[in-house]
Amino acid sequence: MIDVKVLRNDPDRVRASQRGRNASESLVDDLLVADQARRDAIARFEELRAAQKDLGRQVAKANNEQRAGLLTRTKELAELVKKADAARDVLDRSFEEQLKEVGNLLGEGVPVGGEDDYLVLETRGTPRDFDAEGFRPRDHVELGQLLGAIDIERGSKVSGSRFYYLTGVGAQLELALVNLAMNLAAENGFTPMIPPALVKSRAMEGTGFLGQAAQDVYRLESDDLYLVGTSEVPLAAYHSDEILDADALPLRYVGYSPCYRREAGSHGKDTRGIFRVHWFDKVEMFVFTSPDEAHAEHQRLLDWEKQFIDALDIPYQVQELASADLGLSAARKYDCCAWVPTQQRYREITSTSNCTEFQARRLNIRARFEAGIGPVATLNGTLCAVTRMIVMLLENHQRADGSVGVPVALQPYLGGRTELTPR
RNA sequence: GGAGGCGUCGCCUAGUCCGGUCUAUGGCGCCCGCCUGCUAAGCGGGUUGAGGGCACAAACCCUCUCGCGGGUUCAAAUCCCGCCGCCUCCGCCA
Repeated sequence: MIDVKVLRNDPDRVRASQRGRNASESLVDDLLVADQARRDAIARFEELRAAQKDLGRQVAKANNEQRAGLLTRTKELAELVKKADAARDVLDRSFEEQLKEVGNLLGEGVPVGGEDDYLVLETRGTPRDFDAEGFRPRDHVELGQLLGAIDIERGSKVSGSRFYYLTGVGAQLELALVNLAMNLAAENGFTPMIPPALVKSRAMEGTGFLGQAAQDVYRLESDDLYLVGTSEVPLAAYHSDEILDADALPLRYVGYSPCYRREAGSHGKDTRGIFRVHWFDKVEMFVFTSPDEAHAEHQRLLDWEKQFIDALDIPYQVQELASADLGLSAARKYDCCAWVPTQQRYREITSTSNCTEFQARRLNIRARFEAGIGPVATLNGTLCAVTRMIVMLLENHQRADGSVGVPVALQPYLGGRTELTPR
């Protein structure tokens, strides 16, 4: 959630940062009114409670005759305290609820607008010219079949649409990619983590996934647990309710976990293949750092993502997303979008967000800084979303005969194999 | 799933049976000061966290905080109910 002080002192800034997001501007005015009401109620309660405690002390010291007289007064007071407590509770809760609907403050210079209003920061590599090479590229579904790497038909037989099996070399490809990604991160000082993919609502809510994104989340009703859509959730919640040592920051973690997404809002979109699926595995970076360092760390996360994609020799674009695409938590977000030859366009393959103190406030993650105890900043970034990376690898490195070249960096992880060949 | 035990301010711990100066005891650690060739020891003081009074800092004050949430009561660490976590044993299981 956002800082209440910013709301009080600079409501215009809060209003501005909701533009493009789904919250209306009147929400801010309602919030200010609710905040004042809540504070008044708290003051009333505290005043009464102090009086009650004081009388209670007198009762404790009094002898039996004095006690009877004091008790009638303190009984009345107890009634008042009870009422004030209830009033305070109601106002406090409704304020918190409203506050949680407000998205994070935008980072400076973030473009305001919808999903088409992103800025292209950089283009790396060159898409292949298949016309010049004299053949028509196959899409990943076809290649996956030829190589015996992806079985979509049986995926849907067993689990339904948007499910798949990775088979044979496809399964090996996942393990190779994951190992390469985990090693790269570990070399850069990240602690490797395999986190739980089922979490309580606190973790889900704290990371901002139960707001506008709730319809995309799987929930296990009978156990009140949620399937995470990204290991960002368990990694963020890892330090919830903790006070971290400021000297130990940044804390960098890299998690490997399955990701589950209902894709409720995307019926009919990307229905072919494994580009958009209900389940995939992902290697995700997550960092806890000081608010002052967050922006610089965000650039580093983007650099690590770029290194990984570079290593796999895939052409891509770096985009800075506009406000509407930031979700609740992010103050700024960069996507790396890789070239998909059969779609003739760049598609998202990684995404890195600077959530500043937004998630840390909700999850109560603080550190002892020189200026005092305060929330840390959290950041996340994809290193390797396995299914999408497989799509990109197959399509970009394919040859006319249906074989696929293995990028040099990945070869050691595939037993030295330099190419994948049709069965 | 069954039975039992436990959860107190960084760590350990007293208090819980029998509700009231608990406004939470003591030790360790840590911080400040004194003493001191240096270090250690010793002595004195401080040390849960959050929110607010309050626009910044200090001081002071108030509320909340004894795993979490309810309840009883004028009053709850203490009594009652529910939940969570940890430990031991049993059952089941990869």
